[in-house]
Amino acid sequence: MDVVLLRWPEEGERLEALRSSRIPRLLLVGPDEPPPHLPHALEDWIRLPAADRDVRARVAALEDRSERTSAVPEIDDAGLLRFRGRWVALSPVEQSLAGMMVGDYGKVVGRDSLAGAAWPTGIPTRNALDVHVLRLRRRIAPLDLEIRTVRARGYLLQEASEPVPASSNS
Amino acid sequence: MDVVLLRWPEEGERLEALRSSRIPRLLLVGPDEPPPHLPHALEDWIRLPAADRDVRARVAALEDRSERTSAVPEIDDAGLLRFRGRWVALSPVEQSLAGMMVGDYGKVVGRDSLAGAAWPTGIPTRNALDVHVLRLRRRIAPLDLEIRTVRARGYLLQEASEPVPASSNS
DNA sequence: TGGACCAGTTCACGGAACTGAAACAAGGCG
DNA sequence: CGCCTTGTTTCAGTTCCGTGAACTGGTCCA
Repeated sequence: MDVVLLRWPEEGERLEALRSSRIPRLLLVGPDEPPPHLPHALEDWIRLPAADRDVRARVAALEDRSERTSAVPEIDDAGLLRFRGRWVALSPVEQSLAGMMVGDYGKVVGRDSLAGAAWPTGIPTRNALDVHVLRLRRRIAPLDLEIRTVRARGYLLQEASEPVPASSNS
Repeated sequence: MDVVLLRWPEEGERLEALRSSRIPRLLLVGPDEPPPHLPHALEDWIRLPAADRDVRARVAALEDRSERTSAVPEIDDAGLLRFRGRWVALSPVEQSLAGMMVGDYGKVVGRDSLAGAAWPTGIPTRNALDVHVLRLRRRIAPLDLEIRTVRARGYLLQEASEPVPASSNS
């Protein structure tokens, strides 16, 4: 993920826009501006004028941090789906489905694999899987995860393309 | 948690020592030194000479980050539950429950574990645990702690997602 | 082109299981 | 007595999960 450089405070609105994305950013603060208050881990700032190597060092650090926080979701021992510090509880069926999809995160998982994981003795209704996928979709939305349909092949779990309007949890 | 200021690279060994602790630190880098590579979230650096307000801003940011990443509640010798400078007194049963949850802070604790801790000889009624969890919830709310239910699995103690309107204590 | 068909989405419903919350009673202790 | 702690009962509310059904949009073929 590339780091965005922007001038502060001139490009304040641009910063706001970036905050809703997961793009790390480095603020170039003019010589007489007050230092900004940046609570976010993917933000940093540097006072101008600044040496090139200093800017590069901070950019590299941001890239590094961004690398390490772009983790894959995981299901902990209690059955909670965790992603980027937030979590949701899953029902047993959802846990089976999510477990399969997390194992193949970013890849297509066949409907039969999912059905086999959730109902080893056979799927109750044709519709059952779809309904549970729907419920799972809604449950994981607050984590900015989404399930994409690949027609006639299966489902794919990935990071949401457009982040969901916040709801509190953590 | 106070931030430690140290000169880089002169105080390199001191930095190593601090890294094994959870104390945040700010490196003051001499005018001709190369910028350090600091992957850690509780570390930052600034190029000398630096304006006072810039140093203070970075110190404040580190304190902030440290607050949010490393605060864990604890039960002291007197049985008080402490969290971020505030505290509440607990009744004996609540102390058992809270003790178990603090030990697994942020993780799910099974109902049976909790019941075993509070009533080693056997839980009086199915509902007893629920009621005490309810009372414990209300008691710890002023500390901005909350107990989340994980259906059919147990309870999870964490920082409140939406802080409670303040009430004085300390 | 039209229409049958299929895959998938979404909603609503009901029973079962689980949890929250209030209210009450009893006991301990200063 | 007044206050806190604890156990108990009871009722309301929520969640889970299978089910049926309506609806949408794409595919395929005569």
